[in-house]
Amino acid sequence: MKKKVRVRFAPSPTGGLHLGGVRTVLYNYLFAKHYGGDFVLRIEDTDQTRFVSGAEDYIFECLKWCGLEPDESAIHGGEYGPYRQSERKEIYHRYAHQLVDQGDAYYAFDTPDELEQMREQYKTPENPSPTYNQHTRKAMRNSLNMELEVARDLIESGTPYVVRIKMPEDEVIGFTDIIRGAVNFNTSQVDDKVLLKADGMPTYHLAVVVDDYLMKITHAFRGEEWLSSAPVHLMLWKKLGWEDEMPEWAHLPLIMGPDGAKLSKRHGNKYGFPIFAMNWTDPVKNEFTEGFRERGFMPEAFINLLALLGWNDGTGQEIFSKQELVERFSLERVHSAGAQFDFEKAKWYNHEWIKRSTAERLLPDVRSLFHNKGVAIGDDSKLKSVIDMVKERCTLLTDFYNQSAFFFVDPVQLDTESMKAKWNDQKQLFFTELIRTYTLTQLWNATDLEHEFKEIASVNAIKPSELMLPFRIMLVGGKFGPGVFDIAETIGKEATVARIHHALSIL
RNA sequence: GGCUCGUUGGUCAAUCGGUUAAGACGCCUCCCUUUCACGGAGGAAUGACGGGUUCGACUCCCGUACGGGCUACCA
Repeated sequence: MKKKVRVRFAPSPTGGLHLGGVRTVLYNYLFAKHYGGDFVLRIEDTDQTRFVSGAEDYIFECLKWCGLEPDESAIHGGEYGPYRQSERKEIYHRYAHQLVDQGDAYYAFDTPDELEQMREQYKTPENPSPTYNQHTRKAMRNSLNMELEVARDLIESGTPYVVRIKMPEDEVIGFTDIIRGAVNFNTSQVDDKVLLKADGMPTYHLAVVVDDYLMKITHAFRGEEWLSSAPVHLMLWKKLGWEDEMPEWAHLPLIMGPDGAKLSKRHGNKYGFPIFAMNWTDPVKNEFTEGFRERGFMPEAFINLLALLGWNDGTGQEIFSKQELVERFSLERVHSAGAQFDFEKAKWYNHEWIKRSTAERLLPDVRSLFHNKGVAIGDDSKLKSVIDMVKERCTLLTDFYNQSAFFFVDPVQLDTESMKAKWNDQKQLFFTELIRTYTLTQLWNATDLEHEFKEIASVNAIKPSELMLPFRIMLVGGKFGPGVFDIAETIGKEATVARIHHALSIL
C-alpha cells in the first residue's frame, strides 16, 4: 500500500524550530518511510511568518542535520507544486469565493477596532472571550447583513475585507483520530473563523484543507493544539465536497516543560536547556536561542530521544537508529497523553550514542571542536585513539574538549591544591629521579612506564598510591581522565618529562 | 467561562481483565577502578478519587477532582 504523508512545517513568526516541531516532522517521516510513501513538505510563508530573514534556510538546515530531508521535488515544485503558500494565492482565492457563492462563507468588513469593540461588548465573567459566531455575526458588518451586490461594490471600491466560514447551527461533526479514536464537536460551539485575510493570504484553516486535497495527502499528523480547530477543517472538507478524499488524521501529544505546560522557549531560558534544534537568532528581536546541535548533541541521539518521547515499541528497547525507527514505528503505539521533556534523560541518550559511536564517526565533530578552540591536533590517528580513550566520559560532544585537550596542549591550570597537601621532599626526590629514568627510557609504552614508576617508588620506599595522583595532576592538570600511563604513552616522552619538570618548578 | 484532550513512581513508561505492576533516566548504597568515568550488584519510589460491570479491574463504563490545549485577519 502506497501512502503519501504530508509534512506541514510551521515556523513561528519569530522563527526557530523547536522540539515539538521536529518530532512532528520525525513522526511524519517515519510513517512515510515505514510504508514506502512520499514525504511531502508544504511551506507556510504567510505575512506573519514571512520569513524573518533566514528562517526558511534555517529550517532546511535543521531537517538536514536531523536527516529528515523531504524529497527534492517536494521542495522545488514537482508534481503538486508550488509548495510555498505565497505562490498559491490564486488557488485559495478561488475556493474561498466558491464557498461564498455557495452560501457557506461570507465577506466581513469589520475593522480590528470594531472586532475589539464587539468582544468588549459581549464580554461577561461567564464568557470572557466572545467570538465571531452565529449570534454575534448578525450585528456585524458582513455580507450576511446586506445585499450581496452592496458587498461586492464595497470590495470593488477597495474596502478591506476578509472571508469567514459560516458555521451551521447545531450540527454534530466528528472524525476518527488514529491516536485518540472518535472526536465530536457541535458546530454551534465553533466560531466563524477567517478563511482569507485582508491582505489576500489564506489562514492556516483554508490553506491546509485546500493543499491537502490538491496534493492528494492521505495522512495528516499535527500537534494536539490543532485538535480544537479540527471542526473548521472538517466543515471545509465537507462544504468543498471533498469529504471522501479527506486524509486520516492523527493529533500528536504535546511535549511539556518541567512545569507541565506546553514546552516553549520560556522553559529553555528558565531551566537552561535548548529547545531548538539548532542555534537561532531572531532577527527582529535580536534574541539568541541555543540549539541542541551546538550544545553538543548528536543528530542520531536527538531524533532517538524525540521519537521515544511519546512512542515506544513495547519491548523496552530505548536506543534506536533511524533505520530501526523506520522499521518499528507505528502510529498505533503513539501515546495520547503529553510527555514532559526531561533534559537529564536527553543527555543520557546522547551519552549512549557517543559511547556506541566509532572514533571515525566522532572524528569530524571533535576535530572541528578543537579547531574552534584554536588547538592544533596534528594527525587524525592520534585524535582517533584519544577519542576511544575518553568517549565514555563524554555526555555531550563538547565534553571532548575538557576531557582530552591535555593530550594536545600542556594543562594551563594545575590542581596544585590537591598535590600540596601531602607534598614532601621525598616525593620531590622521587619525581626528579623519575625524570632521569624516563629520559633514558627506550621503549616508550604504558606497561614499561608503569613498571619503572613502581620500581623507583619501591626503592624510595613510597607507596605508589601516594604518587599516582600527583603524577596525574602533573600530566592532565586535574583528577580526571584515562589511565595515567596510557596518557604518558600517548603524549610522548618529551611532553611527559616537560610536564613533570614544570610541576616541580611550581612546587 | 465554553469546547476539547488527557491522568501508572520525581520524569519517560510496559501491561491490550488474572503479573510479586516490567524496564529506563535521576537519586541512594555497595563492588570494580591507586583519578574521573565505564561496568556490575542492590535500594527507596507508582495505578488521582468515588461508584459501577465482572468470579476477578491499572486495564471496560459513569461521575468527580486535577492537569493540558484551543477560544486572533498566529500557526
